[in-house]
Amino acid sequence: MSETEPHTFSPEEREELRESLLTWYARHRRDLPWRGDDVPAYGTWVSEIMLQQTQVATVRDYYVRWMARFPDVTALAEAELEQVLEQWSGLGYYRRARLLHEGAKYVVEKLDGELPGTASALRALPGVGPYTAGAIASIAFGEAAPLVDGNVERVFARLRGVGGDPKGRENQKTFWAIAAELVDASDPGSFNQSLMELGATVCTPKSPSCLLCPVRPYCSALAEGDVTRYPGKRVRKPPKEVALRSCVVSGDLDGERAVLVVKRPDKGIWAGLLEPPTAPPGELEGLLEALVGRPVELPAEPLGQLEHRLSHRLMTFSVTSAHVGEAAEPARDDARWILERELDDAALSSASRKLFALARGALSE
DNA sequence: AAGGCGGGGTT
DNA sequence: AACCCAGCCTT
Repeated sequence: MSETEPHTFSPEEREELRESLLTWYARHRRDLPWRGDDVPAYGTWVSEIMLQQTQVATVRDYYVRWMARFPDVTALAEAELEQVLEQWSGLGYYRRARLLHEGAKYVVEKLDGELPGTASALRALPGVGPYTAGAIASIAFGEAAPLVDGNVERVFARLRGVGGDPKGRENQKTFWAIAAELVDASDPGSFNQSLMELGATVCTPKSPSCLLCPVRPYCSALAEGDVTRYPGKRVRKPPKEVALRSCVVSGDLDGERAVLVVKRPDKGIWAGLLEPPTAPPGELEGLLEALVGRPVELPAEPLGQLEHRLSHRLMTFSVTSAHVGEAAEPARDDARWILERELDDAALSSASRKLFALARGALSE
């Protein structure tokens, strides 16, 4: 299903749309830590990477902590990957953190610490695609670069009555063409953010507030009557079910309680993060023996089951625990002991955090 | 062109 | 319980 009508506005409509959006944005924009005159281009970069497929409310605190820990591109470039992952822990899509780290090293080593100032040059940075390049270029550098994200897709689909899967090839071309046609040359950063802000706060997926919309006179979907008909449905595969067993292994280290963690491989899900020993059912005993250097006795009954839902996987963990006495150096170099009180600051996925919490809760009762 | 990659807010 | 989020990269 593709739209064939032309998606162009008259010059007068274009100007009225820009004006309406910019005026609305000036009044209704949310106060966010990455908005303000004192935010460096590096801050815009960090925020835009964090905001990929992640909502503003989730990013907020992560951004503030990140900027305190890595205040500039040099600080980030000089950090170890594991420190970077520690700051990203819980935010998801961890490849973003790796690529941001690689990008920082590239900027420091090859670009003398200066972020590129155009969308096309920004594309050279790892993790910076069409959207992010347009966002940084327009917001941090004032380039009249267009941008399309999930919010903008919805706004345009309704404004112009574009049906079908918004991620479809033809629809994407349409949206980017509209964005390029409309982007305001005098204040592209505010204009682009006004579109996203409108999508996030007014032109929402389920119950849009059309009465409050600054561009309602131009909205084709509203004129038709049923705004939520646009955009069309996205097709998604159901998540794959995965069963795993985990064992929280505790031991004594310098008179303190420590737990055994294994670093995940640097590709695939949760790449480079730490986790309690985890394996498919039937393989956990072998893994533990390889890590500890001798067979580990496991309780007959698990402490509990833990479900972890991702968009593409439904994971079920059967959780057990074991105590091994003295914490001897693990036989494998991807494993090590860390003090239990250091777990909060470790580079864990949210799933691993839940696993450790379950074991700690069960043991202290 | 399709699939992998996280986690949580909203409704 | 769906739906979707300031997407990008690999295959």
